[in-house]
Amino acid sequence: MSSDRTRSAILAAAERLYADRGFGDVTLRDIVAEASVNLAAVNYHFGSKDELIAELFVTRSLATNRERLNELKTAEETGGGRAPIDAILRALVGPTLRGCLGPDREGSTAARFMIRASIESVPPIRRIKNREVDHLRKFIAAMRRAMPGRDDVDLYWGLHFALAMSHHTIRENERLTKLSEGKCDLDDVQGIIDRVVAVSVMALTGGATQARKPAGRLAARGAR
Amino acid sequence: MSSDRTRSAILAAAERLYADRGFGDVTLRDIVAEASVNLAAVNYHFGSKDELIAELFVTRSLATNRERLNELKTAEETGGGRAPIDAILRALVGPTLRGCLGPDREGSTAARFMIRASIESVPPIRRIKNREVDHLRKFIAAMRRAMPGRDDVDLYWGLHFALAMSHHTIRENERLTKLSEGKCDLDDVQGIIDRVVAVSVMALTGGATQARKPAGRLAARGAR
DNA sequence: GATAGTTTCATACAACTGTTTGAATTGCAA
DNA sequence: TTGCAATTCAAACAGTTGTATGAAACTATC
Repeated sequence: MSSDRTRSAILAAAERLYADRGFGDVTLRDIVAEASVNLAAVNYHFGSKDELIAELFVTRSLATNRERLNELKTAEETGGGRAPIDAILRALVGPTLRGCLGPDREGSTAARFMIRASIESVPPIRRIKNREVDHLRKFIAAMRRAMPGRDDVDLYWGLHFALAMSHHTIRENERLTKLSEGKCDLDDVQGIIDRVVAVSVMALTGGATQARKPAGRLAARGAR
Repeated sequence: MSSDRTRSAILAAAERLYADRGFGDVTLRDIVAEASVNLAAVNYHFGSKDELIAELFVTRSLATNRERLNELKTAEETGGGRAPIDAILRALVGPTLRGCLGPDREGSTAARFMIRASIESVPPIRRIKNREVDHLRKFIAAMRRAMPGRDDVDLYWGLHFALAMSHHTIRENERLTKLSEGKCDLDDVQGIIDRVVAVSVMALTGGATQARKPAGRLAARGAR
């Protein structure tokens, strides 16, 4: 209890440095200098560098997952145990996008850290992400309730594509800004969420009805 | 000219090791051991470790871009200078997906290397990827011809989402397999391309017609 | 076959990494 | 105040990293 100051100073300094410069070139010595604590304090309080990184990521990650499940629960209660598909998807991608994008994505350390964690894939973070599957299954279950009859495979792909658009927008937000010469407004988080959800809903309900012939007539044309 | 053997032995060994174990924990000493050449040979032939990685990535990357542009050209010629939107998207995501996925994605070194390069984001590779914007503009131009009238912002988002689904499928192919318990067939590349293209086309043509109100009625509901 | 240029090689370098150690200091309870 | 545990600290450790060096081996040209 007494040395919480050191512990949290390390956590704050590490998150800030990792957010700014990436995991690749931030050393423990950089962190302890920023936090004004002794080098050995990291191993004393966290055991190892990797465990420090893991704790940073787990904290933010759990918060996001909690938010997701809260929104899902709210949506299901509102719908009498059966949330509409767009609300489910909104609960899935909303918290992540709000957490990482938005006008203060340059200002919020947490946001920049999560973006960094999404771009660079360092072992301790990868380990944690691999446990995310169980969490996602809850959304698959909700989607199954929202769209009975729909082939599971389509649900998996729908969820996968929703996460794809969400994560890729976070990862490549700078490149999209550059490509579009600023025309795509990455500060309009609500608009982005709307877009991602709308496309995901179309992916789940639109054209591709059969599991075996996912693309229909349209996509059968074209090169090769 | 005489010592091409050493040069290409290094390239082959490096690609194989990076593909298998990632950029993080493969050292120059690992590479020269695998290639049975002297340690100094890397710096002699490539200048530095980063330049070796860059050369590996540039080679594969240029090949993919060439394929993309070829398919785009073919599609435009077939359509008399105006390729249909789905063919354009197919030219965009097809080569990448075919290059990284497919039944032999465990067998092909090049495929595994490109997957690795897509997951880990190491400085020399990031630098190259940042130059990709010019290449993408050609596809934006083609899309503009295919869908006159359509707001540029929608085109940017459409292209962005197409790349999102394509890259995320490559990056997370193992997780999707795990989540879906094998029900999503990552070996069926053509089926995946069809799905990605179909959803991208819907994103570009479906519901979201106005630039200002991208999500339409449907997405306006839901949590928050 | 001597020469000049290229390529290979063993070795050293210099810097940096996360982690450990054991002593000093602090804070709190008796 | 004494005693004990928790915390901090400076220092060193042990290992690894990419790169540089200068001599040796090779290759092709004249």
